[in-house]
Amino acid sequence: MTVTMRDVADLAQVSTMTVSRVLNGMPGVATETAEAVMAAVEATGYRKNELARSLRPGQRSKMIALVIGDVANPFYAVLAQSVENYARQLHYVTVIFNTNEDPEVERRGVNDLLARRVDGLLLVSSDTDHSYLATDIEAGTGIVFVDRPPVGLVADAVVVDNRSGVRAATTELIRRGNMRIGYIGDYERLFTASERLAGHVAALSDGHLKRADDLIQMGIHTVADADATATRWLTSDSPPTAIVAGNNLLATGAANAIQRHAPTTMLIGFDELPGTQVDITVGFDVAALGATAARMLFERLDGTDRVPTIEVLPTALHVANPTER
Amino acid sequence: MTVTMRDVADLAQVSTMTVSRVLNGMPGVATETAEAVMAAVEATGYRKNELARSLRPGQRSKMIALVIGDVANPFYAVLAQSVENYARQLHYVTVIFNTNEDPEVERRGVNDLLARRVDGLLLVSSDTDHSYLATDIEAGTGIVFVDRPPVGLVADAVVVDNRSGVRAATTELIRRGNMRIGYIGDYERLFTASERLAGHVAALSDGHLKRADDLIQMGIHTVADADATATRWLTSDSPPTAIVAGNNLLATGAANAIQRHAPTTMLIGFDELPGTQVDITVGFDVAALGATAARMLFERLDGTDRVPTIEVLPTALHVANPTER
DNA sequence: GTCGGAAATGGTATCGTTCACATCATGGTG
DNA sequence: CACCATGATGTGAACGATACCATTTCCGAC
Repeated sequence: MTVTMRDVADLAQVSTMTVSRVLNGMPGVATETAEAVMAAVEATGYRKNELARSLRPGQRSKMIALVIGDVANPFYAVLAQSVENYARQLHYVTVIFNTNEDPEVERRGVNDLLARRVDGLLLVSSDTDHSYLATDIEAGTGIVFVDRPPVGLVADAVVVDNRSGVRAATTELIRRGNMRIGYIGDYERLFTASERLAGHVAALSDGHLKRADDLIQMGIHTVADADATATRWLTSDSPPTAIVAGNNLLATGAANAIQRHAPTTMLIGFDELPGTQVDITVGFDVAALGATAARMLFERLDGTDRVPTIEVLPTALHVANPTER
Repeated sequence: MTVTMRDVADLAQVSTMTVSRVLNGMPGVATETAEAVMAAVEATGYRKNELARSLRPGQRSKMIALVIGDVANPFYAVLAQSVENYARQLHYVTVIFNTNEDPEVERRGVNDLLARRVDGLLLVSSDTDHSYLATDIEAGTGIVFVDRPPVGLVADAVVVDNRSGVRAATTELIRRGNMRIGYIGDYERLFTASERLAGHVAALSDGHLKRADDLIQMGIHTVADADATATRWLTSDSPPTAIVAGNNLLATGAANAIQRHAPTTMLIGFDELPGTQVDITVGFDVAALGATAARMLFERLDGTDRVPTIEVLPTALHVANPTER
């Protein structure tokens, strides 16, 4: 049914070895023999079986995988794009695997990808334990954690300076005179979520404001829930004058609530989402995050013997152009 | 270096066959033997090699690929999400491959994916000839074209009713009294672009308006270029009173130009992009597009002998809520 | 006590490719 | 004219997992 190298070899009246040589551009094949082989390839519609090739010892599959939470979120989309571009230039194929931020789906997916012998794995993990990957790192699979560092495992990672970013943002809010500041954050098990909260709390402390637990809501993961939380606050007796949203989706939800209930409330978002109007953004270079992670991965695959490192990328406050509101 | 089934078998004092049986949950293994095997798997850190498995004849790789133009475009992101969800439920892994709408990158990528023996391919193709895929369809690889039909090849496809959608939109503009309507479209080699233009031209004809070639600009592919085109029109002596944008990115560019130069100009977009303000959208169900394509693919893999079909999904005009502007 | 048969397990070939090595032809050189 | 270097090609054995078939074990039934 499927055309194999054997079929090509038979048609071209040579051995499979010669076909292999021609296909891989190896020296030591007469020009006319090579032509005959190419003709046979053409005639049979032969297509190389990369699976069989990868099976041989020491062979790379030339495939890396990027495990993310949700392609439909621009953060992940841009990340995927930058990783892919980097990998493509090295003639690697990038597999993107979606987990919906579900640790169980992630675990299954990662196992499956490793079973397919991807050469490397870039992981934006929702899981709370990564010790199961130790043997794979041992075996030479390149694994780099992106945006969230590994837990229970020593491995390469690239993250952004979440804590400082939010700390600066909340500090700026306080400087502008806000005394009641709401904070909406994601699942606290996520590194990014807990770090950002820590930054917020640190800024409150810096500014000698009391941490008001009724104005801190963690565990929010959707636009709708963020909207609901902000709505609850804004329609209460003592509404906050500013809200900090822990990620781009939460900012969108909060922005909707603010627009409906209290348009003058200040809003700070972490990362951006086109169409969401915030006053200040804690910005960072998502493409650089992806590129850095890819670079670390390929360095590792190239056999660097560097000790596992966590690189931290900076954040910067972007004050929205006032005319845009 | 890598742990193989042999290692597990040796440790558990059984044959590789028994290990295989345990791992695949096949009957005919004593409980304690199975436990010993599992313990050995645990101890060695063994991981199944899916490549070797897929090599055996008649085996599926349980991997499908989705080839798209740009993950960072929400249209593709939502498409990817719906395909992935569908595939995951059938225990298939989805590979997403990005082409940047470059036919050459696409060709290389598709060849590579087929070399990896993906079971199926969902293709949003930028290429203008797909005859090279004939042998693969023959060989049993499932191939479904998404959003753009195949050229020079008979194969399954799902597209949306581009022509009717734009025709209805432009007709609505004419009904509202617009006499000068600009049209900005993508590369004309793309099926979607030429179909949508045809819909626009048909509506002009329906409305007894002369087709003004100075108000039709094809070959625009970026936000910036769409902005430039719209700006040129809007700052000219006889600006259009309405603009139709051929896709979501072009609508964004046109919206920016309109906001700067002539805020009362009506704007119609095909598909949506969060944050872009249009008056009317030619909408369609992107998730349904992906799900339908996935369904067709898996039907094909299940051995359906149906003749290749092109399914057409409907579009609908969505008039934006006026209060949002 | 022996036999049949079911359950558990192992041996071996095989998938498509590549690697190390063997072989073969060719022709130039002493 | 014999020899060997060189280049072109073929041979056979892997890689890791699985399918088929063979073998072993063990227990109940006659």
